[in-house]
This record gives sequence, structure tokens and C-alpha cells, in this order.
Amino acid sequence: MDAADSLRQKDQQLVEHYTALSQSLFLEMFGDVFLNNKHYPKATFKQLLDKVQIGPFGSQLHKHDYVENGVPLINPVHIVESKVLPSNSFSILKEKYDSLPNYHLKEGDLIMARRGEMGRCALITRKEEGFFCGTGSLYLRPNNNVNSTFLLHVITSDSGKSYLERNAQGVTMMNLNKKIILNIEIGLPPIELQNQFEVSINLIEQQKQQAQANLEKSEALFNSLLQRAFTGELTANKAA
DNA sequence: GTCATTGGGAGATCTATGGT
DNA sequence: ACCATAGATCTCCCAATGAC
Repeated sequence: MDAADSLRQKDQQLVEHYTALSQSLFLEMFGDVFLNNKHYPKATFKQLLDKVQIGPFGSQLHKHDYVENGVPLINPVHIVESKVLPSNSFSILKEKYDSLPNYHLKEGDLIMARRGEMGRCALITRKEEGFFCGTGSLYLRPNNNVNSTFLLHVITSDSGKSYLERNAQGVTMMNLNKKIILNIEIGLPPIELQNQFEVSINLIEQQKQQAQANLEKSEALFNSLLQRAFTGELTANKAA
């Protein structure tokens, strides 16, 4: 039982380790791009993005347009640790989806929370292609001057989050708008370096997924032992 | 159980753009 | 130039959650 618990904790630490690794890799390679302490040429988001689009709300999308098992809708709650986690209960009808083509997501887009917690952001991969940008979200469509993975890490980094918090609108609730996004200015590393960063991140991600899978297994093992301990299947001797 | 805090929903209102 | 319309933004209100 103790062994199962320590295995579980070790796997947990490994997953956290990989998360920290990608963050420090970013800092190592590019420094703080907002302070631009590596003195790259400056660029505003206006120069790096083809498009910034805020999700539909108000009269465009009503609560009753939400259905189950329709086209997945991405709201800030569905952006967890830079990943998109769609939910079947948050989706819209195909007809509604077709009538609002401006909000369809494409591979390579970045989706982020428009209000509430700053810095929630995820990359749209092939898996999420065609999902729908929800009310509380906005999406960025990067152009050829910037790598999407690099941009994702710019936004989710600590300095990215604090930049957004400093510049967000609203007293009770932080809100972002198009202007705030387009005016963000960073030091832009050469595209080759950004692409190199993406390759490294993908490797780390693979390792992390492996660690995650191990964690799930060890948690399952721990829980089943716990269950058996409760039902009395394990005596004190065996449990120790 | 109650109160405070946070996040989401909604529409009123403002703004930009395109057509006449 | 003016008007219509779509799109963007602000802010109030409400619900859910968590702390005490």
C-alpha cells in the first residue's frame, strides 16, 4: 500500500517536472520576451497575427443555442493547462455553427480566455480543427512570421500572464479586447529558433504523456488497493 | 447556513464599415 | 454624407463555489 502510494507520488512529480522543463526551456532559449533581455527585434502582435476574433455573445449566441453532442464549443473552462478539453454538454447545433462561420477554429490557431483568469491559452491541433470559439474566448490566427507553439508559450508564461493582467480592462472582472491583444509587443527571435523550440517541446510533451499514462496506472493501482483495504480483503499484515 | 468572491450570460450601447 | 447593419465592448445581474 505504501509502495503504491509512493509510486503514485513519484509519477505525479515526474509529470510536474516535465511541465517545469518546458517553461525553463522557453526562458533559457528566449529570456523574457516582454522585457526583451536578449535584444531581439521588436514586433507587435499586429505584425504576427492574421486575425484576432472574439467569440460570439449577446444576440449572436443565446443560452438556448447550447445543445448536447453538437459541434464542440470552447469556453475558458475547456482550456486546461494549455490543452483543449471539449465537453459534450457544451456544444451548438450544426445550423447555428454554419450561420457563424467567423468563429470556426482552424489548426494552428490559438484559443485563449477573454476574461476571468488571464493566460489560459491552448493550441488548436488537427484534433480540434473546426471547433467553435465560445463566448468567453477569443482566438488568434498567427501568420508566417511566428511559430504557434512559440506564441502559446509567450502567452502562458508568467510574464505573459502578468502583462495581460496589467493591461486588461475592467475592475471586477478582467476583460481583454482586440486592441489590447494587437498592441502586445515582444522581442521576436528568428523563426528558425522558434521552430527549433517547437521540436524540443514536442519531445518533452511525448515524455510527459508517457509519464501521465504511468500516473494514471499507479493511481488506479493505489485506488484499487485502497478499495480492497476498506472492504477488508487486505489484512493489516498484507496491507503493510 | 450565510456571506463573499468569482465567473458566465445577456443585452444595451458604441463603433466601424459599406452601400446608396 | 448619411443611414443601415453587423460587430465589438461594457457592465449589470445571477449562479456556483468556497470560506467561515
